[in-house]
Amino acid sequence: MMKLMRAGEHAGVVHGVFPETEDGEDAFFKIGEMAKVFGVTLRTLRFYEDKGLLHPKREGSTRLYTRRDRARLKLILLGRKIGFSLRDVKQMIDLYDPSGSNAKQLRMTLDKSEKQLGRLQKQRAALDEAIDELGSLMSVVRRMLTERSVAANNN
Amino acid sequence: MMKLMRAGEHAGVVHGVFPETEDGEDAFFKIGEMAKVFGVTLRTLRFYEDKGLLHPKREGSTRLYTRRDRARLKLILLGRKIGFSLRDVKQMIDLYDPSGSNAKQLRMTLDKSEKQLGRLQKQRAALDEAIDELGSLMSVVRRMLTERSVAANNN
DNA sequence: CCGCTCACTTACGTTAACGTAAAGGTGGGT
DNA sequence: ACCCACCTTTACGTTAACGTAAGTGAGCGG
Repeated sequence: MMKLMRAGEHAGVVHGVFPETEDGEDAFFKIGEMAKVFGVTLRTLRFYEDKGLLHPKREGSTRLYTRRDRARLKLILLGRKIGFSLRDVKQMIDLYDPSGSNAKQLRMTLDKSEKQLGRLQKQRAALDEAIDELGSLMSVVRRMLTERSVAANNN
Repeated sequence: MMKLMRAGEHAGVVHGVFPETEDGEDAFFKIGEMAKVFGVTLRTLRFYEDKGLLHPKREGSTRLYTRRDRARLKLILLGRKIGFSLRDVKQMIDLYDPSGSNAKQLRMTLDKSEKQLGRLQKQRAALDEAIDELGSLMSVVRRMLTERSVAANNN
């Protein structure tokens, strides 16, 4: 039989006893849980932290990710999906100030977004071209193959 | 005054004296000419050679690119544009045999092309998604910006 | 006490396609 | 004699985002 678990150990979610800064829900994630929930590796999470994108709390040496950390990670992954570099993501996130209008941050984000949109559209055009060319290459190759086989059959 | 040029030196194009394997046209390109004509750097040409994708002749230590080399380069650049790696391009080109049906080469090319087409289409889907998400992000950010400025005006 | 799972840190390795620096040859014009 | 444009070789540097290996510790079930 299992001994009584001390507040959720080995149970996926730690319910903070008297949470001081977190609400009573599933307040803390350990790194493994984060990884599973977000579909990233432990290395990735540590890497993001090393790059200053995440700042989980520590219980001893163990990382504890709060709700805020999860929100940040969600943003980071959105940024990555959109094609921003981690450095850009960091810049934008770092400007967040809960006690202000964040106009600066928003403008920078918008600015970077416009540029990124331009890049993505360019990429799209290049990609479409590549697909077209690949398509015609394939039809040429197919033609050559059938010709050769016909020639072979006529020998 | 220029001294009489010895067979096209400093003239962009070398007309081989008694071309043995090349036709009488502009038969040889030096590396600088190749680079200009194809819009690549010298480094790139030497790199491709190093990787076994090009095999220009030599006059002493100077590289001389023949018509065939130009055709190969054209293929290489097409491959790159289509998104193939240089390794793939090399594999496909290496299978070329002027004395055969090249069925093997053609089939490999077709095979790789199909897979590459799949990858490109996947990329396209991801890119479209990214563009969409980026678009909605931008509209959100814009909304936030106008809201904030309105709030500021109402203060 | 053994072994397992999960966590930690440090630090080198990976990948592609070149860029770039350093040092040097060759022929030609002035 | 000098400089210039062009060619050569060798070989380390770049970039991003992690992967992977090595060695260690904490806690728990059996």
